[in-house]
Amino acid sequence: MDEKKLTPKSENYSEWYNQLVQRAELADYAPVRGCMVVRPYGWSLWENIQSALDRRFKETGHVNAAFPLFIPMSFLEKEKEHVEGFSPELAVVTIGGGSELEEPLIVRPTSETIIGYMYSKWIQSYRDLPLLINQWGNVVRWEMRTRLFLRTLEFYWQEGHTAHATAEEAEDETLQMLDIYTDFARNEAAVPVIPGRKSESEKFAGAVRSYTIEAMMGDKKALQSGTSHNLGQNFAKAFDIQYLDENNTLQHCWTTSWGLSTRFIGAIIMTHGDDQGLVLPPRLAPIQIVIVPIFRKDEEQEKVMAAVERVKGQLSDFKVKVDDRTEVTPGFKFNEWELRGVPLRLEIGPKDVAKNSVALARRDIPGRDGKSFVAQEGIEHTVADMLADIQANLLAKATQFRDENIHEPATYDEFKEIINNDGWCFVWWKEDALNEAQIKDETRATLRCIPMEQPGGTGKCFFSGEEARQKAYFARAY
RNA sequence: CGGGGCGUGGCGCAGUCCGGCUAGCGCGCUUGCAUGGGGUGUAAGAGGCCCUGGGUUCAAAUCCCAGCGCCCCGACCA
Repeated sequence: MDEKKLTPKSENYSEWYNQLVQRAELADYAPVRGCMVVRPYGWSLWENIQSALDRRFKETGHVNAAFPLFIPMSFLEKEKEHVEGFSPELAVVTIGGGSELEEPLIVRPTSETIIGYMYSKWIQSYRDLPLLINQWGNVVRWEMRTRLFLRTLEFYWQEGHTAHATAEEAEDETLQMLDIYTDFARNEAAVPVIPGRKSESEKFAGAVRSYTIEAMMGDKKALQSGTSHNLGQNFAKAFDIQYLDENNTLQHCWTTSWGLSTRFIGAIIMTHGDDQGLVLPPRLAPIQIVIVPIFRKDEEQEKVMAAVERVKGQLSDFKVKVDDRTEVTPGFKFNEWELRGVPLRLEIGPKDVAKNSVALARRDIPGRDGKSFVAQEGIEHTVADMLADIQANLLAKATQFRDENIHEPATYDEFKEIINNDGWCFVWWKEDALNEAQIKDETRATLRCIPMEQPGGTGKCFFSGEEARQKAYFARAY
């Protein structure tokens, strides 16, 4: 880790990713295998993700609450598919306070069961519906192979859990939250995700239907970046979540759940990052602008720092950091803040003091091309425009990259070729779990989603040759 | 769970095959001086149960046995 430069993406993508996460001080390995410490810079990014999402949740009528970490083992067993899906990856507590527990507790892998249990107590009438609760928390899934942010034993996320009177309302909620994730990803994180439906075999254990936002990473692998599930009445029946309707008839509720995790930080890293390091979208960046003062002599320092303070004052609407360390050179700071993905760098030196100017360097355009010299006067407007431009440019670049790497093979042979080299396949698909399993087996590509946006009409399934009414994305995934 | 790699100052490694002097190197860290518009130079310092346990030997970082841990690649997953 003493090398100055990161391993280039093209040389070893996962090495690039690991080095970047650690050197940008987003996260570090914990003493327990598969666990991570989210460092202050990474957590600050997560906090910005949280507030962008939380605002959207609140705007659509959701409220936050907190449910316990421990769940009685028996709860999980009440929903058949759910327990089958999660059993292999549970952490189980059998001893508490020094003595064996009567019933083992599981550390929540997700909270449908315990929230379902509580909902059954809280919901009695149609007047109690809909119930729209979100929780920010952590969960534990005992994964075989782990990677910082992308898959760790413990991760942080939000999980929304709602209960509704009708199937239609539940489906509307599920789709609404998918839209919120899509909007968040595109407009806050500049990650051009594709919203769609999961196939039967890829859906959440216990769901009727699962929806997902899928993103293409810099190595063209897909990353499921958020999910929204229509749980039908599965959990309502397992946990007796019932209400009396207007006609005094007892009905089971229709429930949903939806989640987005710290994995999304991985999506941001692998969507925008380059060989210099992290590139953060301005709207989520913990530091939007870093100011690097440049001077040699004491009298220069005084004048430069005065200008720095003045300019900083003009930028009070932004998240600004002044890097006033004297023990490292400006060049060192340039590289360090680029590694850490700060969208905009502002340099102020003696020449700028003389000319009332500053040097601006934008992170999304490396080298000289991204540098410009602008007046100190009105800098707040210059900077606002440039940050907006960076935000837009990141989305445009990522969208272009994604689209360039989506292909539409007509045959399975072409499909295999593309999966091996060039990214994603967008194909006519006649849903069939066995065929899907065979494709996965032979190519390691999975059905990422059946997108909401469809061309319409029908086509010939690339695999079975049967008539298909929809197109689907296939790709190798994280 | 299969395959591979690796445990030596904070970090990255050399030394291990073929046992032997005071365990080296780079980075980082501390202090001084110079430097400062793209990873500064220089000088002096600080810092080691060589993963753990056992064995072989006059002598073990090095050989043998056992264990633990981490990382990477696959099967499974937000």
